[in-house]
Amino acid sequence: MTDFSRLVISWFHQNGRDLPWRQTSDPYRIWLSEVIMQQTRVAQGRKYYERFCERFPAINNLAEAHEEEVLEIWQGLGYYSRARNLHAAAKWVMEEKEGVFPDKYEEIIKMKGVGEYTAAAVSSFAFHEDQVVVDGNVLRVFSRIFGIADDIRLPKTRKQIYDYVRNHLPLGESWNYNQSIMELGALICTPSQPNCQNCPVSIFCEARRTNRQASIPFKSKSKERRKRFLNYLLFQVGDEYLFFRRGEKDIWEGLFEPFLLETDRIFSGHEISAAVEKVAPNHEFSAFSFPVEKHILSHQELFVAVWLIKTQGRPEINNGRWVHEKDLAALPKPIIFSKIMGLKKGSTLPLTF
DNA sequence: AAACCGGGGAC
DNA sequence: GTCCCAGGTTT
Repeated sequence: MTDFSRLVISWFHQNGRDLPWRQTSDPYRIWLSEVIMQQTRVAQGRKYYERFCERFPAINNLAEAHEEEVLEIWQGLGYYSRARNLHAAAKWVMEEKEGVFPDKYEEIIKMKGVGEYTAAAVSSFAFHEDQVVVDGNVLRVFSRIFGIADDIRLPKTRKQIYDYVRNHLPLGESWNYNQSIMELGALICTPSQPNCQNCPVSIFCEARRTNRQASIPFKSKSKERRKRFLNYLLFQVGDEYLFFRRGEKDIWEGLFEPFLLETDRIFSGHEISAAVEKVAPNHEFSAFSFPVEKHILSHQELFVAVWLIKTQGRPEINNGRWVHEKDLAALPKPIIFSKIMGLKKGSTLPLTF
């Protein structure tokens, strides 16, 4: 153990947060927390962790569930492939590993949705394996400690930091050390205005010595967001609504949405009316528009218009699912629809054209 | 190596 | 508005 690792671990034991997944040694729950927390803040993820633990206390409960229920509980967390992979991995452990959670990095990383970081985290935290755990926090802490000013987005730079961390790993104590560094990044060595006054290892920090905390880590600009225009026809008959499951290789895979018309602009009322007559010919209808909402994803900018279309009798559209009003909340769907459908409906279209 | 996969909150 | 968050998979 070096002075550096001793100081960081000591700081963690005195200042670390009391998070629910730190109170268990169950590898299933540690894995669950790691997947939920991928690219997710603690404030957002912890209620999902509690919800999953309550509904699926053990890995067999998760494996036996329907994917749709897993997606339902995941609703609103984003990156929905995490939920589908989580479920698939649970089934894999039950079917291929006799229900016993793998206890080695080399096996854990074979689970769907588990990459280098998560495999290291689970093997380190649950089984005390000496693995380097490198997440966003660790990259930031060590780029500053070592004064690495290269673009943190480049794999080459990440590999360099990764190698530094591995060479400084306190063997036997790394499970403790890894958590300590991550917590230091979350509470002290923050992206903007790091709290160097209260940092236990500021005397080791190259960025602080050269007063470059604000410029390290350096990150190149991200690409501009693609704009998309989504016009939705929400067909309603009585107290039932028509939804469709989204397919592969796009946002929101596996989630449900109303009938979609994606175009290069938001449709006018007349264009919506014409579209309804094409999609549901010979059905009298009335239409109400919800306010158009802008929805920002990390790499896309969505303009979402929903029109409530009430028809007499069900239009015949392939692969649709009619959902009763009382089941709407449990339907796995992008969070934007919960928001829009809670809004007050606006203009009315003429009944017939 | 780069693109793609969400949603929320801090600034 | 910009950035980032207990990253992973696909191309």
